[in-house]
Amino acid sequence: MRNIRVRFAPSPTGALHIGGARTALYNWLFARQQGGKFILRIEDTDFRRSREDSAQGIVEGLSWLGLDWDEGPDIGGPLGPYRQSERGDIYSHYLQELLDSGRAYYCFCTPEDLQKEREEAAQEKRDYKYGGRCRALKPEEASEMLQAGKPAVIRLKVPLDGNTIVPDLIRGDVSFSNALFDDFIIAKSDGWPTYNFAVVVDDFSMQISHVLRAEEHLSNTPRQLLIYRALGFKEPSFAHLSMILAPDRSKLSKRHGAISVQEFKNQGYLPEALVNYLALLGWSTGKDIDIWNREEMMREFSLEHISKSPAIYDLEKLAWMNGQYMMRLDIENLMTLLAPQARQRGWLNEDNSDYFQQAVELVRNRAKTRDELLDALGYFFEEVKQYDEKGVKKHFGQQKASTMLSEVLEIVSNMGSFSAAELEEAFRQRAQELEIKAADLIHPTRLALSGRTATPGLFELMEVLGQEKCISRLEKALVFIAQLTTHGPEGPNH
RNA sequence: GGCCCCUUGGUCAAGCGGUCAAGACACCGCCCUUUCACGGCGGUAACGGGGGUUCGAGUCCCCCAGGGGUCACCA
Repeated sequence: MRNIRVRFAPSPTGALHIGGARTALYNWLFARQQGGKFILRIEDTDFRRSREDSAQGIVEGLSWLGLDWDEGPDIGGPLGPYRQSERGDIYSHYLQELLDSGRAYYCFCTPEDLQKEREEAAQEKRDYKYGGRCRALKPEEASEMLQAGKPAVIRLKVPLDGNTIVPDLIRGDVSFSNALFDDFIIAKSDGWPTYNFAVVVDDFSMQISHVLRAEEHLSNTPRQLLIYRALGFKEPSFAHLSMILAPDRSKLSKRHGAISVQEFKNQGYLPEALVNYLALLGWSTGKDIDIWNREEMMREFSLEHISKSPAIYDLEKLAWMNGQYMMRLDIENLMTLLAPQARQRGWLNEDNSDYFQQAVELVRNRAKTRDELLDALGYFFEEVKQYDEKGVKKHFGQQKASTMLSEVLEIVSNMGSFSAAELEEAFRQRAQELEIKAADLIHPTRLALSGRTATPGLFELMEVLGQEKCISRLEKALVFIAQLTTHGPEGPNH
């Protein structure tokens, strides 16, 4: 069995988006499972579009997801360089080989010439194909024009008939008629190769065994195969992954919200969750399990179970999955996840990490994302500025609300120690004495202490909050209710 | 427009000639319960359409429709 070598080869024109991330992930899983190598290569032959910092973004995205590579521009490797912009000599070498063997030729047609041909074709409702004018040029003529300094591109001589079959591991044999292709350009007039030529040379010289890439490349593959054959290169295996589509079934783009892994990172998603979600978007094991860790995925991964049809991503499911991972996270890592924002908001400092941690433990399994969790934490660190509107109507609106809170205030003020268990006992006992339901005391108290109607268990919450805060917030709520009766149902909130 | 790929519930997706067509997210009930989540139980919901092949088709073949991709001196 030959050595498995796969690559992820992004162009550095933007951030790492989830489609690219999934492609990288599948390559990574395949390499790791097979004991092969995962190679990162930057495709930056288009200098007008390439930007240094966006390659950086991709590298960071992959690292954050935990997809490590064995060879790449930053760490080198035996078959480098791993940046196309540094591989000019290699391309020139093979370009020359093709020229020498007569399988490629210089073309001096100007972009204007071609544009004209295109327009003519359009007028006659013909599909445009390069006419092949320069294909007939004699070598002497060509070198003369070259001498004269005329700009030239290099075109591949493609077979006029026959078929080119792409053996695809996911889709089976896909056949294309060669008559469809014209003598396409393999080197631009600046001397740099076009994409199709560069990938072929790179994949061959980096000894890539499997090209696992997005479906958008399928239509290009026959052209690449033609180049492999012209060069006499051994061909790798191909597998084309279906695309990830936006919820409206269109191609993913910025207008669809968060699509780069950087954005998910910034929103506080966990990399494990994103990896797990992406893995299952287009691949399945056939088993009824949704949560897979890296090792399990690695073990189970198989090209045969990759889906052929495009997948629409669903943020709800990602959020659910993130919640699953949040629940499994140990408290130290959870604290680390929360710390930056918490510090920024002044919720976490040198002396209150115990308090912070207690609050986190209470709310943690009520939130699916970091931001949700942060949101659920507010009243532990800030005074209650507003009471939930519906809650006010329901729990503060009635005449007895003051009475209830006064009772609670009395209980709370007289507590010796302030544990959840004791508080609960005191509440229930008092409720019994008053011949009311404990809930009648609990609901207004929750609203008074948190401003909300949905919180963790009230008694745990009180224990963490502490007696002092409980008393002051109860008093404040009593004042609020008093104002409510003076100001009418709208209340001082408005 | 030419060429290529794809088509099972709203979404992911199992299925690889014979199943009452799994499961998960979401949604809706119920249970647990001081609220909310978690958890448990149950429910609504799918083979794009039409022809074949076959005793039998979601599974095989053909046509149509729809969606996507690609046709650059971009990658």
